[in-house]
Amino acid sequence: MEFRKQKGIYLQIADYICENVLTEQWKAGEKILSVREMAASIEVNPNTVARTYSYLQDQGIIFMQRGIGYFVADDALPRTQVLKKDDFVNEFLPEVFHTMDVLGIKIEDLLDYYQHRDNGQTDKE
Amino acid sequence: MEFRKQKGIYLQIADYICENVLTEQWKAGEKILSVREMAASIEVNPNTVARTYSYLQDQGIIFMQRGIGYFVADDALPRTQVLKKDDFVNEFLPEVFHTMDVLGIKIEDLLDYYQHRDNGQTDKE
Amino acid sequence: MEFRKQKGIYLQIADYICENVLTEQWKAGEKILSVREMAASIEVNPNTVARTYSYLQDQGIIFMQRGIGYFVADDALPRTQVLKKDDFVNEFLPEVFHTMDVLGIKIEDLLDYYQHRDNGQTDKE
Amino acid sequence: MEFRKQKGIYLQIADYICENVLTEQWKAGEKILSVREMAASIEVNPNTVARTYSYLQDQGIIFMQRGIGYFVADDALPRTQVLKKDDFVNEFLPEVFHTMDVLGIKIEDLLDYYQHRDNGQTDKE
DNA sequence: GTGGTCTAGACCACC
DNA sequence: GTGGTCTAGACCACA
Repeated sequence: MEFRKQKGIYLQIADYICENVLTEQWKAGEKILSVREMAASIEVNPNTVARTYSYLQDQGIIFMQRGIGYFVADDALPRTQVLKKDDFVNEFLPEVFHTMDVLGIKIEDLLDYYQHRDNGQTDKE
Repeated sequence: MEFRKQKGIYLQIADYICENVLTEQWKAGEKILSVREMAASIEVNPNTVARTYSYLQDQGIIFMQRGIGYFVADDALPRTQVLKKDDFVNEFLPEVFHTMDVLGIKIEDLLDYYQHRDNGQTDKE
Repeated sequence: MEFRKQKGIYLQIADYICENVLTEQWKAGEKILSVREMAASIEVNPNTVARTYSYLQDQGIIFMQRGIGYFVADDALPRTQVLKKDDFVNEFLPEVFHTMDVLGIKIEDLLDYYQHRDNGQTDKE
Repeated sequence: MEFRKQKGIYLQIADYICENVLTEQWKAGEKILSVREMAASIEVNPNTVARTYSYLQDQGIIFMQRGIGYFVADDALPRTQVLKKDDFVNEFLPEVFHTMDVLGIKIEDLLDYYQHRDNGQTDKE
């Protein structure tokens, strides 16, 4: 049994950045914090942030301009959605469905909860 | 940004026990590990396990026989379902729905995934 | 023969607090001593007081405001009465009746004592 | 606030002896444990037991035969009843009645509990 | 052997 | 500052 288990910190930072992209708080073309600034602001070793940035650059979500800094890529939003949607559907949903089985929650119940949740964004148009 | 944040260890242990009850790997009336055995097996302080057991006893999921040990309660399964269903619906589902919004996943997509998942338990009866 | 036997200290502290609630020396909404203040004032380990407060919070007799402190709950008085009435009837009264038997005191004698005690609140209305 | 507070140990030993007299487990004329035996059996300093015996001898509940030991007095039972009845009525009952007031328990409730307690010794004849 | 309790001290999160 | 949690170690009662 593992307690303090968690995803690598660099992936958590990536999630944090993706969250900002997905919620459009960070938009295409915007400069993001430098490796050192980010590291200082979240109190993490700069190498860890560098790894995050490198990973996100691989994913085409941010890009680097040597000597200038990192920027949100033009198609960061759809790429991030694709990346995270994949995680969500393949890693996360199966767990959710399993939990529902174990707890005896039916898909109809879930629909119910969805339709009656606080922020009624369901049928807005 | 928080990296080390987590539920208390004693609640994680409770979750582990609940999982075993829910999946019926531990059945009503069965003796569970003693406080000290459990503590040794998961490498945690006995006091922490004692707190878990005390919490689960309050919830009516396990019961104690002084000088003998702890046992799975007769109605542990339904009680655990109720307990966890609550968590699931109030803590977990809202997050899921928020993530779906952000990722542009519609409830219909989710239904789709549900109906086409591996173990086709959807409409068996 | 046991000399040092007693209820757990944390329960004795709970009794002390309940007493203050029952006699309305502590009223609904009042802040009570912080865990550390109480611990210092009664010369007990803070963990022990924390356990007492946690227990009383479970009972709905006090409530916590994170970073602020603990307060007497709105319906502390009735809840305390219920809690203690239970103790009185199930734990205490049987002992009293047994003692009366052993001492040859009849229930009528007890009624007599009740009606002639100092503060004649018996039949005031 | 005092926790390990209690009556003097010598009085607790006296209570223990009185209990045995009242329940007629020890009868008039029987020899009781020697000071040293009693002290050893309850793991207490012999001086403490000596004080108890001296106190009970003053009350006429036990008597001593020099070089032989202590014995239960002939009229130990009634004397003990008187002694304890006094305590019960003057020390104990007022507390009980006060507690009942604070808890909102009426004398009629108490009669009820008395008549419905487990061992129906109420109207045996 | 079982669990229950208390202590001392540390660290963390929240306000 | 507040409370929450965990640890290590001790002691007690019950069986």
